[in-house]
Amino acid sequence: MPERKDYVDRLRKLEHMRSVGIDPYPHYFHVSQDISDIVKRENDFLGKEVSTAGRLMALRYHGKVGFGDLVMDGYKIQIFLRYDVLGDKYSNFKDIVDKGDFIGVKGDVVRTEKGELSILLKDFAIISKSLYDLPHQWFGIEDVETRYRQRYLDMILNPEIFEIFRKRSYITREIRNFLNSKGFIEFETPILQPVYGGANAKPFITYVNAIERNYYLRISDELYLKRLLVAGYPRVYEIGKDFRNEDIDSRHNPEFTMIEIYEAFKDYKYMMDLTENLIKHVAETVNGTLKISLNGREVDLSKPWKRVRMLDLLYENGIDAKRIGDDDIKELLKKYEIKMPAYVRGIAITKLFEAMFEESFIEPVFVMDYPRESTPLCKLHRDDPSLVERFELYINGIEIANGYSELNDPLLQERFFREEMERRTLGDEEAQQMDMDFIEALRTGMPNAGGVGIGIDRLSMILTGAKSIKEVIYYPILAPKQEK
RNA sequence: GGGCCCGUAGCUCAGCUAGGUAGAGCAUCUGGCUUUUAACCAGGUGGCCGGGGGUUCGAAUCCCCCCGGGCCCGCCA
Repeated sequence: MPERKDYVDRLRKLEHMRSVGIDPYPHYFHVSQDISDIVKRENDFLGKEVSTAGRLMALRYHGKVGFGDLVMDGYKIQIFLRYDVLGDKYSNFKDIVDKGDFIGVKGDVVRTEKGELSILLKDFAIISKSLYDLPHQWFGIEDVETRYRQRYLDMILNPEIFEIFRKRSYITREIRNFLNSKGFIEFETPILQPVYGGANAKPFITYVNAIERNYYLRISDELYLKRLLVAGYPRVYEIGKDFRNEDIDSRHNPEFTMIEIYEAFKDYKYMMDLTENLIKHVAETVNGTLKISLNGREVDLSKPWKRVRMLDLLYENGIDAKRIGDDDIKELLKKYEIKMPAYVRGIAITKLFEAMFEESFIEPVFVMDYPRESTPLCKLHRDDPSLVERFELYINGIEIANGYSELNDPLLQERFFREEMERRTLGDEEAQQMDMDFIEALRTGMPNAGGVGIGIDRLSMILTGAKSIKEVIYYPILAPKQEK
């Protein structure tokens, strides 16, 4: 397979540089100011000499003058080359510098006749020679596969993508700031687990050589974080990757980032407040506003978020979940094309509810008080033991968060795990596993607590306006490219 | 898992319906140009038309299989 022509051309240029004593990959260049500093505080720098560096994204020669765009950290400044200033260095520049190279420049900050803030070059140095032509700047990269496989190209050429990932980093920073200021501490619990749990999902299986046993990549942090409540920490959280061996679409990536938060002596109502305040804090600090645009619709997060009981909403739409017969439920499941490996009334009602309403929750809504069987890890509802104190937060039609009053009764927990195991024997691959180590922890005593998990990728989608989860994941999973 | 669509130069795309020597713009290379910013002008290089197999005198084009990607549905309690 022949090498790309641009690569061959640049290699030749590289050899030429080396032959005249220029290192295309030197060890150091002194930067007195970042490009962003100069752009943001131009009045401080106008007329002064600076040395700065970035990737050269454009070059426009006009005989004995030239202009280029130097870019770093999402900021751009023009460089201005004059033969009458640079002398021989002018043609050196033309000989060895290409679009795409990282270069360092030294010169005075000036304005050109057209008013463009520029650095009038006195000297320059190659920092890193680029051996490929970058894709066309104006058209950018639109091929989705190239964008995901070579995300750095996507980021170089599509500034909005560069900003999405900067914002994503700010989102996790602000989550930490918010929680740390309230006395939470962050933990790192095991990713490799002998027994997986905390959610209903198919796991990834791996093998630990030293132990000669199969282990699982965690599907949730929950059962280990709760052990920290047993240990006596009142406020704990973890931000990390979970892994679920399921299908991939615009809302699901097999590895995704979750935060789980637990606070002792609280309940699910408190956790709804915490969740709402946390997301409002993040939106305001990261976006500078509580207004977001979802599906072209302006949504104001500052209004108090609605809280609805699942059964109330069903009742208002003609389904009395307390009284409806199982045959009628099965009829509705068929109508909404919901398949279940094993019919369980509470789970059926939950699925029905999601099928009927999920997509309609554009503005933030907390759905609360789920049927008992919808999760084995939640405390029974204090007023109705057929329900649990669970909530889910929906924004823009997708589930963003899931929280409970955490079950801390070891006897009930053991019973609920056994029910899950029965469901597994009936063919539900996503039923949870019995975790006796966790039961023993509960027997030792766990304070009552509120907990919530928030999908960071999905929250990032909401706050950046991304339409697919792949747009907020640096390297979304793709099949390996076949060798040609 | 089901349906629909896509893959042609470094990038963005045309050509395919109706088979007849692979095209454009940009990038790159050469030359010109002392205030441009998608710079401009002139000329040149560049492709196993995702891969394999058919049909045909002849395939980017028609047929089959495979690979990769996208969207929708299912699944994700």
